[in-house]
Amino acid sequence: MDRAAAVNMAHLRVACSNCNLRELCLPIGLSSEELDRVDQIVATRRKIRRGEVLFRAGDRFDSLYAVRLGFLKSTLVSADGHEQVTGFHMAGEIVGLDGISADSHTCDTTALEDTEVCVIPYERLEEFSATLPALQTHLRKVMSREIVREHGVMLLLGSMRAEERLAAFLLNLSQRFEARGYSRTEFVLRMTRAEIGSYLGLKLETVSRALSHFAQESLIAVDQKHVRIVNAEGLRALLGSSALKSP
Amino acid sequence: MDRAAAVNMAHLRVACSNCNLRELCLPIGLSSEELDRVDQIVATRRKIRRGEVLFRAGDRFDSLYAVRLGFLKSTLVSADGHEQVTGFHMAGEIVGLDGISADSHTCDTTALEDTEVCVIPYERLEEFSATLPALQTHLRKVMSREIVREHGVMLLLGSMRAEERLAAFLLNLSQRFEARGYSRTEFVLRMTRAEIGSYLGLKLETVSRALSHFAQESLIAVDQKHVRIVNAEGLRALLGSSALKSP
DNA sequence: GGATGGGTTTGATACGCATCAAGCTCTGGG
DNA sequence: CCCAGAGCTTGATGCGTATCAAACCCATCC
Repeated sequence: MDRAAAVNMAHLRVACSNCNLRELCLPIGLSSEELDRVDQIVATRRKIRRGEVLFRAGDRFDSLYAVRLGFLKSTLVSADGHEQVTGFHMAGEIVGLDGISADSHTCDTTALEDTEVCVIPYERLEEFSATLPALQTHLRKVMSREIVREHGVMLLLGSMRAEERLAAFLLNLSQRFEARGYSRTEFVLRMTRAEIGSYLGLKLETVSRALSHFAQESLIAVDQKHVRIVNAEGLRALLGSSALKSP
Repeated sequence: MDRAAAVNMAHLRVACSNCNLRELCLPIGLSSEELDRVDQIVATRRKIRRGEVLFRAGDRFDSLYAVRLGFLKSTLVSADGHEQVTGFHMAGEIVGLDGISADSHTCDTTALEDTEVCVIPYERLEEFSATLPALQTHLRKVMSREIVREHGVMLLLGSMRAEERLAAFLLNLSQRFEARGYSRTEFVLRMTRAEIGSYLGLKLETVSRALSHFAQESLIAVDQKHVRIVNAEGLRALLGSSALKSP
């Protein structure tokens, strides 16, 4: 085995115990001994280039994925061909949970930038979790958190006006970036206006107008995909005390 | 102990193994031996009268609940006081999954008619599941199914017009009633128009108008809360091939 | 370097649904 | 039995956002 190959192998060799996301990802709250055992489950990594698909609706479900770096979206396609974005995923998040339900995936998940995920074979996870109750517990928490997140999206889609939705979206991104050690005031939108719109139940023109309006009010500064939050408090104020009425 | 008390005790004595929902509920797919062990987890039942609350957002989470009979709604209240219905629950469904995430509930769950639930203490469930992998697996499936359901609601809220939403809602109810052995063509709406509207991101007037319109088109017959589906195929046709455009 | 196309912005117009309003129908309680 | 109140229906009007359209920006590729 030449050196290049060895380096590649080293790169593919996965170790949760050595991952800077371990405070955020699957092995959260495990002892170091338990961590070693999780390392045995998480066997390999997989790279997905921008635009490529991690899994599609209908694919057989056999693994969960932990995002190591990069950015993905999950989408559903309705009977009439409309594409609905159901979520955006960033480092430390677990994707593929929808597949557990019926052993096949129910949405497409696509990389919005070059992305790397840790592959977590589900059968192996099930075997191990019997003797690793902490992991078991944590997985259920991850799933429950996803349920709670989706409740929030339902509230957003069901009751907020366009600008409230966008403000909530920006604040949510901000908070997630901060949790990952990035700036909470300045970040790059990896998705298009159309994808934001789809997620928020709006058209891309409405998203664009709302962004322009926020910029005009000096709540944010926008330059293409680059966003800087100038007045977070002002954005938050849009949410709660909306004088506007909603559905 | 007099006879009346004995009857009461018998009534409270829970047995999944003897429940007519066992094909639908938590113990799905368990062997009869495993079923006996689940009976040890599910200790008691609880009755909730119409209008009463099973749990509130902020309540400490310590149990899941299996709906034995009756009908409930879960609601979220947004910063500006708007109430959003996030789900309706009927016999055989598990509620309270949102609480696992942070050991406290995140929504209110209220009975829409007199309801009875089986109380499933979560700690006990966790203990037992280590030695009952089938139960473990099933619980994850239940949670995953909830995630998938919510994806569907996001699609509905994000991309459908009012009448499409209502048609999807009626067909969904129809299918769930059928799965429980009730008529799929004739049922009673336990919730108000306002609650339907909240769930679907519409105002109650819009719900009422859409129902009237469906009735006028002979897709359904409505008499107050009583609904009969006359032309299910017609309702389904509203979903897929909508000539209308949407967000 | 110019062409090509995807993504974005901005404006004008249209339409779906919210809003406001009024009257009706049930239900439960005194 | 009638009253009060909650829930529902239906109509008239207006607002918010979709839709249509055109121009612009940027990246990529010949």
